[in-house]
Amino acid sequence: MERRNEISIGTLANRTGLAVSAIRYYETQGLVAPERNAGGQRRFIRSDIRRLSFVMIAQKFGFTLDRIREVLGRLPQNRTPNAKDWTEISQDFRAELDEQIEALTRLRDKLDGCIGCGCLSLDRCALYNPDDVAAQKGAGPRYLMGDQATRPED
Amino acid sequence: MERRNEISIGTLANRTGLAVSAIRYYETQGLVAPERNAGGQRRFIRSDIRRLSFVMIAQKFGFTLDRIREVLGRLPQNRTPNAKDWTEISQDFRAELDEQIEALTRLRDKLDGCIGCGCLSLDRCALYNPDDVAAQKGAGPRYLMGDQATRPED
DNA sequence: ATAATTCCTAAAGCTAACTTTACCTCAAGC
DNA sequence: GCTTGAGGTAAAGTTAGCTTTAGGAATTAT
Repeated sequence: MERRNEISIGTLANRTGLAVSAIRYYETQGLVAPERNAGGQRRFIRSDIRRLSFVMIAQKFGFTLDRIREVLGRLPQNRTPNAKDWTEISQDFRAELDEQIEALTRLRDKLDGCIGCGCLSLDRCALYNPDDVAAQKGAGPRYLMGDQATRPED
Repeated sequence: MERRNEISIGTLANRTGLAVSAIRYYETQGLVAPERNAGGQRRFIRSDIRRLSFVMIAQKFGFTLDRIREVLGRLPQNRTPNAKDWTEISQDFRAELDEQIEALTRLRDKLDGCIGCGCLSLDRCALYNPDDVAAQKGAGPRYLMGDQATRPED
């Protein structure tokens, strides 16, 4: 039986639209920390619905699970987060989002300059400056361009 | 020996800043198609420097290699692409970029509404509408939120 | 009481975009 | 002419974010 304020993983999955396997995965990543009942099954609490909803929204914005875990860490540990708590972390969030949008916009404007000059070659091209759009994902080092450029005519 | 307009993979790597292994990988993905010399070594042409530069820039903007391959397909096959060719595909590119920025901005505005109401729960929340920020990457289905939501008080 | 669900864990698989490793060949320098 | 560096291939490894599979155990429904 599901007691008031205790929900099973299946119910949580239905309420959030997440797959059960995704929720289990999120637990391994420290995004939720359900208790267990006598039989070893996960027992979530109702506020976990909002917590996972936040995770999903944050992902839409392009944040990684690592980053989301950090942000969630700012919620109070000793009590169930209330609306004000969520509002606060959403605001921090918004600031980061604004930066992302600006970085992308700056990059676009540089592209405009390059469309004008038709360059798209190494040297001189503003697009080769690495100081934009932080999030490099995937494995391995990403080499930044422009450093060994020599012959501008290619 | 490296004849005028024929360059080795190592030279190309130096000129673009890419790793040799990355260039080989790009070949498997159909982003460059070097010829081979008698000994079986790849011989690129100078315009491949610009081609790969374009790939790197496009990646900065968040395009996938698949998408980049499509765009590169619009370049003329029968001759070396000139500045005008590059300008044209850069412009298409810019249009997509604009859309991305707008989608992100719309999403941010929705977040503003949600900061106001402090909701962040299923139902009613504008953030749960799936019609934004196209690029879902990674494997498997991504479940879209909001469909089974029932109890708004969580 | 028994069948049908739901849940559990551990391990392997998948995609993107590469890198690393292992092992072999070609090309350049002295 | 031989050593060394640059190149080549194929296969496996890496990260993120999950899903799938396999094989049990706990719940729920009848």
